Amino acid sequence: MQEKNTRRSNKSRSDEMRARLINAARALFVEKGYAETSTPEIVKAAEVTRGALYHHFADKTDVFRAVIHMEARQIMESIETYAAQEGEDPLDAGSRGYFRAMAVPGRVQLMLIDGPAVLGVTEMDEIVEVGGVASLREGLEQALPERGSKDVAAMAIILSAAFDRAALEIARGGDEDRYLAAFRSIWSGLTG
Amino acid sequence: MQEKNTRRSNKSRSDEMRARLINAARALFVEKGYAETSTPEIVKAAEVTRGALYHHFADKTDVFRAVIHMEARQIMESIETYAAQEGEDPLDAGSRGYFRAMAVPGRVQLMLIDGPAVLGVTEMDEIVEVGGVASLREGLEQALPERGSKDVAAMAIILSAAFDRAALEIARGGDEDRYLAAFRSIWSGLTG
DNA sequence: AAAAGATACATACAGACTGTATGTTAGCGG
DNA sequence: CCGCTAACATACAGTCTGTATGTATCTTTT
Repeated sequence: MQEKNTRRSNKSRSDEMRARLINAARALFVEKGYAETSTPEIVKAAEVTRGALYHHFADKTDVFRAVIHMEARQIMESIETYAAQEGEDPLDAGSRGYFRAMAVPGRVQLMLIDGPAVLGVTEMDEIVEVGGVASLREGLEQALPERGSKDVAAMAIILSAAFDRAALEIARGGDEDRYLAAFRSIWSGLTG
Repeated sequence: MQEKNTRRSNKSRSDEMRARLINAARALFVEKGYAETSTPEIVKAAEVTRGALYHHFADKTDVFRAVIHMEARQIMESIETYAAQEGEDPLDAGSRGYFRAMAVPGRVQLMLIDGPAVLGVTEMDEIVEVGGVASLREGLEQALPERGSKDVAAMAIILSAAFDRAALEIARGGDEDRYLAAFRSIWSGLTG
């Protein structure tokens, strides 16, 4: 009864506040898109004031940036949690893991549609670079040792974009197996 | 000297006004992005008032829509003007024609970055559908007659996304020949 | 060809939003 | 226990969007 629940460390206050704002913002960005979401709406959903938001974030795009970083972390976690099922082909495992990670509601909208427009392609690439095209490039380098590294890098970039688009289509209701099969065809054509 | 140059038909007035607004808007959308461009800026650049803009367009996104439609028409014209050089492989010709069309300054930003965010992927797909994935799907259907049409459609979608990304990289200064080679590898792997 | 109506704008306004400046309260180091 | 700073809250200035309303210029009808 006498818990003095107002007594908390600054760090825990900040962390919780940031989390509240980021979660509220994510939900609204997904529901209405970045442009149609206002900061008054965000703070209302988080049940705080705009002062809190502008204390923790430089501006509205900075809130979006935080949402994207969180999303990117969760995608990486999801992928490495999935890992390969026993006896599954590594390409299939990787593809399915990525599609599954991107199937979380709103993720495609945030990462593939609004992200590039709000933060720019360059920054989005930096954020997802490590888990995204990098692992694909490594796989290609192993499978195609005769190709130059520049050529492999270009191939990884366009294949990564193809994976992104497949994830988008699957999130829209497209048939995952069909896209999986398409990538298997491409891959075996390249390596076979 | 007595030309009464104020005497013009309504249609020509409208057409010229729309063109002025669309051109001014395109330049600003490319320079600053859609979100950072305001309607006061657009009408100032076009040397008219906001009344004219809101007479011809429902809202700001409708101006953007008009810019995108114009851009899509020009892309199709550019592609069919290019056609195939004598003796060039049809895939190379098609790829190069597309890359060249998308190399016009600002085009990648409008069609691949801002377009999907402002108008949505669905509407963008409808706008560019005919010239975009449709021709690619036809080519694939001819090259891979044993595949089902659903599978071919999925393949066309992801390859189209790969072409888009390649166009983006080339517009950023990437090496066109390298991406051309990558698509040749993929294509020969699929059809060979 | 003159009235009647529609079209093509221009101007004025209401509401909302962004970012900043300025307060106030609560933790924290010495 | 005291100055300092972090974590907010409140108030404000400037700008933007979309609409409502006014006016001039065609266009159509009789």
